[in-house]
Amino acid sequence: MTANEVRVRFAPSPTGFLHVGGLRTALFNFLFARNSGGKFILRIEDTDRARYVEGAVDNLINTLHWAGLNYDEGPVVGGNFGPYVQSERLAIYKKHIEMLLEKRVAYRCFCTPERLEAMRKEQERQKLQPKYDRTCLNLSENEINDNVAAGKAYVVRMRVPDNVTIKFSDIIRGDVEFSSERVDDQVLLKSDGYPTYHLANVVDDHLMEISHVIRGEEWLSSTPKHVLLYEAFGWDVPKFAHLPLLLNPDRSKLSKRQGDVAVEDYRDKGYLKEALVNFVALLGWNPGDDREIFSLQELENEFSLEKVNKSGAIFNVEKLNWLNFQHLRNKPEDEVLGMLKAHLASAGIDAAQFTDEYLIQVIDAMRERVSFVKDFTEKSPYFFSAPAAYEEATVKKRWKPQSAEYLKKLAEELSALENPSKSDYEEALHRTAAALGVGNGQLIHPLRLAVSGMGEGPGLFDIVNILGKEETLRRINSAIESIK
RNA sequence: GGCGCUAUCGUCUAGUGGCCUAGGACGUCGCCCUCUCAAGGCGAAAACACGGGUUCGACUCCCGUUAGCGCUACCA
Repeated sequence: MTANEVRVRFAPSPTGFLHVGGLRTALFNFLFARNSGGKFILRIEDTDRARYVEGAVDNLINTLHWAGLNYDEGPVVGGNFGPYVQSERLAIYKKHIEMLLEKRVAYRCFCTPERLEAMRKEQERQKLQPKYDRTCLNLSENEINDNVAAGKAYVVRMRVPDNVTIKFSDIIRGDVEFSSERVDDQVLLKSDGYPTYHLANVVDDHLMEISHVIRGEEWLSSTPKHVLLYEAFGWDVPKFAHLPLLLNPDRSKLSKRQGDVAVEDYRDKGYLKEALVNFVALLGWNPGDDREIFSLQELENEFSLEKVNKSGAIFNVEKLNWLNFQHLRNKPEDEVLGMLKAHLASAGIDAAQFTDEYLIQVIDAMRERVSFVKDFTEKSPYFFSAPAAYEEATVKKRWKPQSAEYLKKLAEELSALENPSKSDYEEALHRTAAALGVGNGQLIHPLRLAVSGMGEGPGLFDIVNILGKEETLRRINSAIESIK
């Protein structure tokens, strides 16, 4: 391994979409690389032909880019250690399997899946640990050659040493040890010529000079197999860091059917990449102080594996929502404007009918009331079209028998205004109320209902000012006619 | 079942033997502000799983129990 250069990889298998747990694993790798001036590598682990999903690799790459986790080496961008897709590295694995066979630390196994299945069932029945019984370890050289010559299908298994203790140190969990007695003679090369995860992973991590293996805790139990393999090859063992798992609300491993797990599900629901990244970073890591809001850049500066904790974390959507609110609020106006226009288009609203100036006023008015861009149309549809209906509960609460009459009077006052400002509207309303001899509320609430169709939202005079005099008058008249 | 990992408010977490009357954040509740809803401010309820040690002193160290999770495939 060269010098002390940090090289880490995210190694997903393309079985569908990027899982939020995968996003966090990728993020931690990315942050660690950036923080230590190292390289972040993407490697595709597509050694299971049965699980291959068309388009999954592109999807994975797109999603990673969406999140801002650009890799230094990997598919498409290339690098000096390619190819970065395991199905394109079959010859490499074959060569390394030959090495292991030669050293007699691996052996061919001709047992059929049916026999193995029966064996496991029997072991289970006897309450024994399911483990390959090494039938094929005892085959003679001649028997093996005959079988191969006869074209019998075989796998290659690792010959796990008897009765040794396998120790390794994990950056997050400290020293861990396993007895080799508990380690199965793992299949390394499948009968279809593809390597299993264990072989491909170790060979590639070595060849790609990976310095730190940062992955989910579900891999902790198979790490002894990997350590054994490194030793069998005579290679240095990389440093390991096994991340705590992301959990469902019931504390099981985060999975589909208990909510959304695909990053794109969240993207499509309107979550900002900044919020999702911030949220997922805080699941299992924190800087040790009270800060909650982080940009990717800040995370890069602050991240360290030493501060990653050991226990699983529940994916709690409410905090994510809050973070989305925070990040949306912190976004520059023109960026929100762009997102709002895109949202209007996808909501079937012609954005061209509104000037940028108008939309920016809407954004200013709604900023503190929206967590998602879609909230602009859901919480304040009245900025985009006149109310088609009036909230029943609000009518009941705010519309009095005299309201129509009051609003008529207010309309007269308003129409006399010339090029009114926000405070002009306010003063006009106060004048009208005084003339009528009623409190301002007698006009404010019905007016809000008239212009917005609902009972809540930004300050009334902000709404009226944004809508403009003509539109406000039109809406007052409609309300007088429609609300009984 | 076996092996491994883990264990602080409902949730995310701070805490590395005395600073802890256990801090922050989300959420919840109350008050203030107020034309409504938010935002904001103030405040409240809310946790060291249990039992043994070690120590002058344990949330912090050790052991055990319990619980949860992970792994236990020719899947990753």
